Amino acid sequence: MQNSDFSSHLLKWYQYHKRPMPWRDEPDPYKIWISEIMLQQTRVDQATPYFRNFISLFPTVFELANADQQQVLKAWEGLGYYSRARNLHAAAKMVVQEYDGKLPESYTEIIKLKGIGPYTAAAVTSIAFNKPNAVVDGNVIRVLTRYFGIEDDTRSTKTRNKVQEFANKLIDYDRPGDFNQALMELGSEVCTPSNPDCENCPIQTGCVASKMAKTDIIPYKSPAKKKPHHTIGVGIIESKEGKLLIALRPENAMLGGLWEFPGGKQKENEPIQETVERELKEELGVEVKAYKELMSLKHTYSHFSITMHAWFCTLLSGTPKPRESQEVRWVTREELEQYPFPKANKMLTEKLIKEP
DNA sequence: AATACGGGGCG
DNA sequence: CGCCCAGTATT
Repeated sequence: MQNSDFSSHLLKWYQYHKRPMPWRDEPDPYKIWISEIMLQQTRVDQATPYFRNFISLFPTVFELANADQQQVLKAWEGLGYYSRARNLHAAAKMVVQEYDGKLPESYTEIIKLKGIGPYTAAAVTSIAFNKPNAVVDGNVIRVLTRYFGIEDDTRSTKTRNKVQEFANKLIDYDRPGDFNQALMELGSEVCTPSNPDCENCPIQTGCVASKMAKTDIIPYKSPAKKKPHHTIGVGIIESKEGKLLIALRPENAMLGGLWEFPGGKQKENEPIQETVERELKEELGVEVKAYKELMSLKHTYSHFSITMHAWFCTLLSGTPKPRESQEVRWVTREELEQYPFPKANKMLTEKLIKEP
């Protein structure tokens, strides 16, 4: 099968099977950019409502550049990998200041922007500017390792580079954006991780894995190491006026720029109430008494999991200081909705608002 | 080359 | 409950 056959079969299939997406068939490079950042490690269905809301709040790079970081993070709340939002915001300021509000059109320029790596640089320049740069994402890795019968560990950089070389050779120079999107669409709709639909695949005739019945062992991925589990205690301090204390996480930490109820890890053989009281002393410099549990919950982050116990606390002495956070603030239950919280803390705020 | 970095959906 | 997802930045 020639490259031109690969491309023509793929593009023909794409013409009939491409899913409508709110950023598709839009000539606006800004929207392509936003969509590609949101789609990093994120499914189309999950990103779509966020994309619509984000564009309505920040229709162009100028509104985004002029926005407060808190507004941007609120629009990202629940989507995860929050450094994407912080980097996107910083990059938008850069585009306005250094590029007159216009996204650079070359791979080597655009990849200098924060949050834009090899994948996104290729995606945006090919889709928005018709540049022949091949994308390599999880879908492309799966499709091409199967197609060419590459059995190497897809976790390694070497394998990823090998796939990139194949993609570079295959890319359609007339329609690079469609080619890239078609290959990814094929990966998510036909060449799926389990039970691929080879019978309806436009490039089945040339596919090694399909021919050799190896779609179940390609792509090969070395086992992931398992995530550690921690037990966390957090405190909800309520003032006499009924306000609750929340803290702003450090800028470059995990969940940076989001708010939370302060707390931390339980020590060996430590009662959970003591955990809460000790952590609030360390983080805020105050003496508190944890007197009643609000709720407990389990949550999984990217690289560890937690059981969180949230306790109502009485402030015994001291004034809360932001020792391990950027800022602390007293807010009403209603005001909680205005602040960006990560998922586990969002569970707490929702319960606090629903059941005061 | 290895690790940190969210959250949701699916078998 | 483990795996996967339109990856990037940092070390």
